Amino acid sequence: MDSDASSICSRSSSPDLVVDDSAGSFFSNKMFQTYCQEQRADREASHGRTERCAGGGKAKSRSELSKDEMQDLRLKVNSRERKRMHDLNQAMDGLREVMPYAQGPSVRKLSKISTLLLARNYILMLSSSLEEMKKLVGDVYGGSAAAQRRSSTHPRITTAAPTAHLPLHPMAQSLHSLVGSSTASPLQHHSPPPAPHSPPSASFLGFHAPVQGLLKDPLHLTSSYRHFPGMPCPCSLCQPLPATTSTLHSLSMNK
DNA sequence: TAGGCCATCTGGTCCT
DNA sequence: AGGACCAGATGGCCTA
Repeated sequence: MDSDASSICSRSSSPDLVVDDSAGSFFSNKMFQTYCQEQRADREASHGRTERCAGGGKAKSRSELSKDEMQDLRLKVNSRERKRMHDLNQAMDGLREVMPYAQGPSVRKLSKISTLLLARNYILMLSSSLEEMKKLVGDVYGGSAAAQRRSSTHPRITTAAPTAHLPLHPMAQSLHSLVGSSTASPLQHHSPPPAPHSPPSASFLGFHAPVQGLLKDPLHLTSSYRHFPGMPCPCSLCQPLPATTSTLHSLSMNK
């Protein structure tokens, strides 16, 4: 192990602060990555030189490679793989940044599996919300048109009633008006108070008993169930997976 | 100390 | 042939 200079760049893709023991100083993730990239570039530059010297400009088959050349090749492959994984982690960080999840230096980073599961459920929730919004818009326009027709024949019936229920935030109303009758109290939360800045609950992420242990703390949520753009909530609408995607869920999660 | 998470190495496979 | 992708193995770090 550690045939490469990997110890230098260990955990380089972690966004946490990294302690450089030798220097006794702190590197931010970006600084540390830059540092690692410079180290790598130096190393690879020297590899390139040795390859050109050793190869003499003529390509060799792998069986013809000397021990040193094989090692250089191995280092190159390792370096590429490392870079690939760093890119993957960067993409994962990018995903974390757009997730409705508390972020900050005091917040534990979402694990990869949590990030993917949360992202998936977030997308499903947004899709569901979009569908409901479409339905609501259809109802409002269709309903008001019908009401206008009615009011022309029955002037005592006004069109004010539907709009009187419209709140400050249309999405919050549209979502909770749909589930309000089926939930005991929209302001009632699950029994354990949510720990601030903690990872989302397993049930919110969409997996169940076998992997409950993956995530111990509930999602940091506001004290009400009002929906806001980009912010999921644990109400009955957000919790269940849409029926049309449950099959996908079982397929993708039961690897 | 066990378990979770992660980075890295490594060999195999597939693709260009 | 070279590179990308993948999965298994390994060891380090952190937390309960």
